Amino acid sequence: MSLRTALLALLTVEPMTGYDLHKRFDSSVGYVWHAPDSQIYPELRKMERDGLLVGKEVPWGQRGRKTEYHVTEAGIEAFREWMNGTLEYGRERDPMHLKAAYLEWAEPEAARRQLRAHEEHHRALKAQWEEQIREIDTGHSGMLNRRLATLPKNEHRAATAFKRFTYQGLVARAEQEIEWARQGLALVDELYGKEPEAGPGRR
Amino acid sequence: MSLRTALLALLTVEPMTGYDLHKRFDSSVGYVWHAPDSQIYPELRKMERDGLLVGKEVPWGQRGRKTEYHVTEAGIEAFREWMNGTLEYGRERDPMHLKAAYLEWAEPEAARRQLRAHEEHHRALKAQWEEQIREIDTGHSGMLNRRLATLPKNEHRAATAFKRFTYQGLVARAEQEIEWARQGLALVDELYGKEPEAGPGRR
DNA sequence: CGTCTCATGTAAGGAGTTACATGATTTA
DNA sequence: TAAATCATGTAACTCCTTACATGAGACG
Repeated sequence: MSLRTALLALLTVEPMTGYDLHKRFDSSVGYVWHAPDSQIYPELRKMERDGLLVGKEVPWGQRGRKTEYHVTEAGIEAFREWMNGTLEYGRERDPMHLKAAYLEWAEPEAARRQLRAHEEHHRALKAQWEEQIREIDTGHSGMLNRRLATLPKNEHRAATAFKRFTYQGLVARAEQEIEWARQGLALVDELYGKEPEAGPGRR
Repeated sequence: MSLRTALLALLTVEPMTGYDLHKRFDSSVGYVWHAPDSQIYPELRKMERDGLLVGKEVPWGQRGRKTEYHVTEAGIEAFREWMNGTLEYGRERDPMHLKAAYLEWAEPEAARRQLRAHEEHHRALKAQWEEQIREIDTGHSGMLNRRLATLPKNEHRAATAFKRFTYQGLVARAEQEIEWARQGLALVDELYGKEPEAGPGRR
């Protein structure tokens, strides 16, 4: 039921088509919430049936049509309600930590490969988040600017601060995961001995 | 398909019934991987069909019976294969950070409530993980001891170190989330002003 | 004798993934 | 005119959650 909330969040900023949303979920926003189009379109129709959205048919080119979804009052209300509630903390499902706990089953090289992949993954995420922060700080964040355009001036500070706060938390999380992976690599070296670097020219 | 792996991981340590597994998933292990019994029993039967497990009927009391699942050679092989592969990093789905990014929609008190819940949740997790580490360090970890009993002495060091490494990473993650929540609370105070403590005797 | 733990399920539905499918429009 | 982008789906499947259901054994 949270895809619904993610869709509401994005659509409160501006009306969009399913395709627009699909693109958002595929890029920046997609690292906080992902959804494939096969889930997006049906959910939008359901939300329209439930009165949270209205779809406006817009012509596109000569023959083409597209449906732009606008949030209704009921949609705003539902979103506000979600925002004023408290999240339930569901149970975890964390393959990497499950794997880490049994890492003695893996061959040393496989363990290294996994830990390096973990580090790389979180380095890439970190770069993403830092880019978002830079954009916020320099006023180049399209997402934030569109949001600010819907708000009175006196609320700009809060909206900006919360977005920055969010990304800053994600950066800190990524840094922690990178550090953990590095400790894991050091541990593998310590337990099984250091592998020679796979550099060129060294037999 | 990862519930399967979690089940294999637990069953490589010792044979268990569905009920035993269900209990594990409900307690300590459950914070890394959770599954309800309605998922466990069918999955065990599927794994038996696939040759990864064999269920041994064991009498229980006078009339009762229970099925104890043992990992087969094929099961060991499948687990080892998973351990030697590299995880795919699926897309995220992170309600709290989604919410944080739009926190200006929430009433200040609701924002505080959510952030405090986040902090509390991770404090509880942290306590859990630290307890696991203490048990490992003092030799009182049932999970680890049962695992070590299946291993030759020279592999004890690695198995112990990886378990410790796992929990230590989880502690660090929890600490980071706690810190982030506290920064969020400070931010709410800064944006909307501090709420008076809901203590007794004031006014 | 009651309550807690042990033991094992079914049924319904929602959420999410993967693959398949189609056609119009814009741009190089 | 070919390729990229825009636009919108269906179908099949797995995964996961929630609720419902039952009965035996152990312990006090």
